[in-house]
Amino acid sequence: MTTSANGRRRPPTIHDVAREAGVSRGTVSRFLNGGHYVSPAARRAVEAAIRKTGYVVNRHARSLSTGRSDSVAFLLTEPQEKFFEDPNFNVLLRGCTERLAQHDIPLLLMLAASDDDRRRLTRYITSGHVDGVLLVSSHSGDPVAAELRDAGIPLVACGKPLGLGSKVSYVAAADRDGAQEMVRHLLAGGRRRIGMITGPLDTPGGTDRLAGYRDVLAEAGLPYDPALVVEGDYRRTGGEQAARRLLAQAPDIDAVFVASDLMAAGVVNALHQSGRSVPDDIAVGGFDDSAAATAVTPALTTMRQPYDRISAEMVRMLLAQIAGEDTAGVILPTELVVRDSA
Amino acid sequence: MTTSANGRRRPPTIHDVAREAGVSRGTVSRFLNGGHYVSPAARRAVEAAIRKTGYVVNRHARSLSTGRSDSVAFLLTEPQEKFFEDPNFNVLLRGCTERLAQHDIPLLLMLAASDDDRRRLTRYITSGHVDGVLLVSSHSGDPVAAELRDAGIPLVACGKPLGLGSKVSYVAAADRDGAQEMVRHLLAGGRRRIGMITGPLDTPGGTDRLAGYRDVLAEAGLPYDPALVVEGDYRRTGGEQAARRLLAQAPDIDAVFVASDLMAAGVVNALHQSGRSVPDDIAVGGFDDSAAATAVTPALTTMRQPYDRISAEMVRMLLAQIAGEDTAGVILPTELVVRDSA
DNA sequence: CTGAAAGCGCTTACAG
DNA sequence: CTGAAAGCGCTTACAG
Repeated sequence: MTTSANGRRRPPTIHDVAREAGVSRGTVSRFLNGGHYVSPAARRAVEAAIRKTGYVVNRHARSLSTGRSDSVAFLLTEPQEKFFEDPNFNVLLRGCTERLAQHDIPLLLMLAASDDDRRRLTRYITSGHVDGVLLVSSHSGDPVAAELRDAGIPLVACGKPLGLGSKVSYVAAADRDGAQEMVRHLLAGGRRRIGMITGPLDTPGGTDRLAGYRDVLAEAGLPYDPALVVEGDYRRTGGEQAARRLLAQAPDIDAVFVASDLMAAGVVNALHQSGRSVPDDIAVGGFDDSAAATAVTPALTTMRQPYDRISAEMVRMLLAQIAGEDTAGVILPTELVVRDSA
Repeated sequence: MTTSANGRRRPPTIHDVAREAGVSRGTVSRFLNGGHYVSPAARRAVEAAIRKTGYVVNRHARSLSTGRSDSVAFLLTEPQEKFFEDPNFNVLLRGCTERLAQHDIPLLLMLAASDDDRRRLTRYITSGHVDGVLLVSSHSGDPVAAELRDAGIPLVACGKPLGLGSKVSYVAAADRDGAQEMVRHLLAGGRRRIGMITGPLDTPGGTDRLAGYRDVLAEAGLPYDPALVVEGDYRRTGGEQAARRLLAQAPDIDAVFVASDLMAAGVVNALHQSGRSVPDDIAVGGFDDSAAATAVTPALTTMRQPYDRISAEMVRMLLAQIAGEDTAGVILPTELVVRDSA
């Protein structure tokens, strides 16, 4: 801090640094922006001056000049309870925050609960106050992805945005492969009457995991019985309700593949209440390997989604887009984690 | 969008609006900033021009000029799992986001997991890139509150920051009163051997709720038995462990007051595993009325923390501070919510 | 490698 | 009530 004429503290500017270092402001700026075309002597003088003055760049001024904001939005466009209830979300948010921190880029979390929010935030984003957007919004029919893409905003979605083809970059887990592996695991455990509780069928995780389930039934020569499949909503209570419906429709099941750990936790609850034991009477396989998997008894056998890699890829791709590169879709493998429930 | 000489789209500026409206840029700016000293005719012309051009203010330019950023940080300085696991956090974050949205102020969520993060973020904040901070960090010994206060950053904490006296504005629930009410409720239900699982005793919620528990025991003429009190960590698994310890130390308890719903959910789990029924053998009273209260069976009787009001007050006070006013501490009442567990 | 200067898009006294 | 102008703190061709 330096003290101005009126005695008020004022953060040091590039001008103070330049004066202190005995160079021009241009030289200080060049030092700040990569140090190209700065002589060793000038560099040392500027470094010392920065230390002495405690200079920190004013990002508003920089942004005004460069047209970039050096910040990124993490935009959620679903009812918020859903995200907050789901431990996956936290892991993803944290991963992205950490990766961006490595580039000294702050992450602006934006919650678009209502259509009103959505409009305000879209306007905010498209008016250039953010360099790019990490989008978490799996449902089809959500206009945000298309709007942002049309406005030319760098954008990476978590999960393939349905209905946008390959127009929007995304990072997703190998849902279908993962579902196959889980169902094969249930079969390998001797189960034959395997039910499934899916995610919402207007999401890729909803349809793809169901497809994987059907793949393996066919592979094993087992018939596909619609009474064994109930649609869920990725929520804990939704899992409970779906399990009760499933039990009513098919009381003879010996296993259930549930499309998310959070729902699976609800399923285990419902099964216990119906007097079934897990895994003895009914094996339960989850998906995610989120915190929900180990918070329930018995701990869930599940498919691990590589959220660390997902967030790392999302950030990498977004930064690449901001730098002007083209990016596409990335699919990352899942991994079977065997615990007690199946 | 207007098109510049080189054919690239460029967002309209105040200059475009002024030209379109036939007034000076100063007049447009005055219109934008409250409309004082703008004639009705000029106002109408500017409004029309803004509509026609699709003008949106460039916040970087505004901030550079005003020295304000018109954004606010929501800063978390604890291990993140804790926050994300706890539904209270989500409610608080959402409430603050919504309140700030009413003022068109975006909320920057900042997660300070490591000391390194903490330093980087403190520097970021103190260099003026944010007008104020909503701080969630209950533990004493956390240097962030003091650092920000010393730097003169507007600051409102959620919960009273221990060790800072009344130097930092905060919003808190009436922890002690709430604890008293819960313990009275347990007594009214005929319980006499009431255990307690506290929050961390270096947090105000930890010590104050314990104090309320002791108040009511004394009031009822019951002895205070240290064997009935176990310290928890506000986490679900911590609640389970604490319950097992409590059961080992005092197998004859007929009730437990647990300082958070999330811990209480773990407690119910542990009690069930030990063969106790809730509430028949042991009544369980929680605190928060968070989502955890109804996600467990039996649903928790608990003390509702008014998170909507808490977030509203935090935002109100922060904006007041930013406007140059002084604010102090605010304590909001809690409310008994009777469900099935006690 | 370096400095002088224009420019980014606003706001805000100032003079009228 | 209004316009002309300075200034916020940077970056970046440009000329040297």
